[in-house]
Amino acid sequence: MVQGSVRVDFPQTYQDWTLTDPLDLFQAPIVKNEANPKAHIYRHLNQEARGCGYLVLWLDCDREGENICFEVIECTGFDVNDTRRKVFRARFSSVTEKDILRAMDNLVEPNKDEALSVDARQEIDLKVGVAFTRFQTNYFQGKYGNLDSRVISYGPCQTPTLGFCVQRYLQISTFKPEKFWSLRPYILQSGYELQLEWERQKLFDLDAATMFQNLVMEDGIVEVTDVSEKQEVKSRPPGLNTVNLLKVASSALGLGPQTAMQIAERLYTRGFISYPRTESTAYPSSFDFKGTLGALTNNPTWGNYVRTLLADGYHKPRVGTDAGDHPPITPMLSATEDMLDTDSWRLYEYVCQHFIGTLSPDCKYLRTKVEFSTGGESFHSVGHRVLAKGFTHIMPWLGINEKNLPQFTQGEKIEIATVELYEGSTTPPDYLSESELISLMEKNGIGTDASIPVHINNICERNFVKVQAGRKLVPTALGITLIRGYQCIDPDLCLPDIRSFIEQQINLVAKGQADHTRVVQHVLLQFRQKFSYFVKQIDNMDALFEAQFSPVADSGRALSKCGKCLRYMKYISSLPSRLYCTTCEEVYYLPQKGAIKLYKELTCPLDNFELLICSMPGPEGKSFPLCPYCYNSPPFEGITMLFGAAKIGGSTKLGKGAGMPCFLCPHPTCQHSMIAQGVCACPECSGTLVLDPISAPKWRLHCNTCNCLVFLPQGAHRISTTRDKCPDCNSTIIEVDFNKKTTPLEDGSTLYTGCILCDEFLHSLLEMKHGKSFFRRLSSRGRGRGAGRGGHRGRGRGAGKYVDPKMSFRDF
DNA sequence: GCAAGGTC
Repeated sequence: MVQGSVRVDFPQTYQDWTLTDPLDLFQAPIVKNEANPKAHIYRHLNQEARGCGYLVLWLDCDREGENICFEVIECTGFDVNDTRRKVFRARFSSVTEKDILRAMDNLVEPNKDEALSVDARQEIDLKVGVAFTRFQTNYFQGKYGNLDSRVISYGPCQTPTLGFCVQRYLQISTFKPEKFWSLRPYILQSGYELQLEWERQKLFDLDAATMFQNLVMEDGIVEVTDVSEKQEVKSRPPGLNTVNLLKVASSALGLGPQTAMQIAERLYTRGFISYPRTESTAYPSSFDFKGTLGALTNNPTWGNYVRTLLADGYHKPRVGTDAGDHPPITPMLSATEDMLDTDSWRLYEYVCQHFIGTLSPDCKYLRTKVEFSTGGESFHSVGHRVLAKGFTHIMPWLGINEKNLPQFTQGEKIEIATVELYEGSTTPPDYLSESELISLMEKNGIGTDASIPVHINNICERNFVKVQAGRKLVPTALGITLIRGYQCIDPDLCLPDIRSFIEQQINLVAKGQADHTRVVQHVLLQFRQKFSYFVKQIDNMDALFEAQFSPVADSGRALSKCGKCLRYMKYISSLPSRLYCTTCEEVYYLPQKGAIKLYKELTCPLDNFELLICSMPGPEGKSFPLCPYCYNSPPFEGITMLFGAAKIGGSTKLGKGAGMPCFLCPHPTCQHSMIAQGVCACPECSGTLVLDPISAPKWRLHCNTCNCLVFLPQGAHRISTTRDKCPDCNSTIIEVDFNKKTTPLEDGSTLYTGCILCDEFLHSLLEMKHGKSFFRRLSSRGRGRGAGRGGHRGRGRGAGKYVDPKMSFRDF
């Protein structure tokens, strides 16, 4: 319940990318914050612990769990050394009555070393990842215009993950096909034509292959040298763990790991399957197979099979591996296809099939091998005959392909019909499939069941790889260039060993064999040296970038004029989208979502930059003007609310792509400012409703802070704000110029002026819409909405000199 | 804007 509630990060002073040298991050302090301060988990646990004499910690019995134990101890105010208020740790391997009681009878102390090893990993991962990421991003993003990635990230898990994809790409691109030849004699036996397999398989020398062909053809007769039969077993699977579920989801169901996990989580929270994050393939000894199978007996899809299985006696599952975390993934409830959406059903179906498969008999088949000899060469033919389908009944795609061979007897001589000299060519491997990547990550200890999907998703989101049809991972130019860059500066940086190195170091801490602080210092020192070397050698990587990407100055298309040099600036639409002034060599970041275009060649009165219009996607996306210069450097003091910024405790911070559009600008006379375009307070938040200047003919107001949307009279020719205020509520009086043909005014006139809140006619034409909820106000005007607004619309900015009118639709 | 690990 408290897992993941604490987050480790750098203090505020290290958060500014431009002011912090990434090298300093290695020695920087780190802080632990509540990941979700609103949840008040710390306060809650603290209150719960008041007056308690014992603290018994029931968390996952792994290192992460041990680490969280100490987080809990800290917020509860307990102390492991206090003899009066004792702290205990419950160690359990499953959540069954027997196990819980046994854990309660055998309480132990929490393991500080294991907890510290997690602290160590967190600090190392944070510092190494963030230092490299910030440096790379700063260095390359400012230099090249078409990188098309918001952040050029580095991480000890994601980078080796990318490395696997690029390694395969390089194998493919450097592959040289080779011709080969193979002998394929055909014989007729009992009316069947049969192609014999050559013991040598293939030869890369045509002369040699031709020689063997001649020998066989000259002989013309094959002799059966041996006929053998052997019963083979294809084992039923062990229990299903996360990684195997993800591999099947990707390769057989076409669902990416991220999607598959989301679906699995929903199936879990809805009670259909057990906890979907587990490494274990072994069922706990206490597992209730009968009960779990029993739940499926009435299922229309598997009911019959399950009932037979229960009647005949199900098989003990294979041993599997017990990682000590959670039981394998199994069904919990019976579901039918109509209860779930398509993909949920397919995933659930697999979980059921796999579970039933683990309790089914093995598949048994007879393997017949016939060996032949001719012209001094050996050939063979293999046939399969299924004796018992076993689990392949319920998992048919794993079934044995039957191949019947005609009868042969040892010593039998058969005439050869033809001898084909097959000419083939070696082919490169295909791009790495997602399923293969998951296997490689698991094998190399990159990520965990829960984080593997995240790492794969990361390298996709950062535009390092693309998922192609059939869920193959194709690295992009950026991904390839990065890995080639590491390979030429310091190959360690992208090899999987980097993870195992960290893992092995923190293992020493966990086992109490090394001091936490010393290990962290030691590892960080090594990475700091690697980092310094990387920075020193970055020219080598840059040479690869230069060959692949265009400099920022050559990118993009002319869009709007710079206010300083009055020349056109280039618009770079690839992320992060920005304007670049070639003359001033300045970059102006833009909102990272939405379409950008020139706003009628209008200019900002403060700096003379041409204004742009940003239109957010979707029918309800707002559109608004912005000045590229003001957006990046708000011209007035005390602008705390920015557009497109991460919210941190009520206010926001400037980052790439976050800024001040005109609808947040307090300029007193500019016609585009919040002062001129603001109409009234937002009914939903503390923001201001501003006129969307290009929303014709679906005129609307949108809030400059939240996503509240109010539709004005539709189809009007023009709607604009005036300089007048409503004497009753101090909202801005708006002027509507209705369309001549559709005007609702009785006398057929088109011009109407009024307050959208107090004027009954205008108010009746409003529709309010925000988020998904929607309502229409029908009733009459209200009275006594708020006091005056001190002559200003908008609020809160400029050191609180504006009065909050607290006036809204809500208060009617 | 940044890592990897949890999780709902």
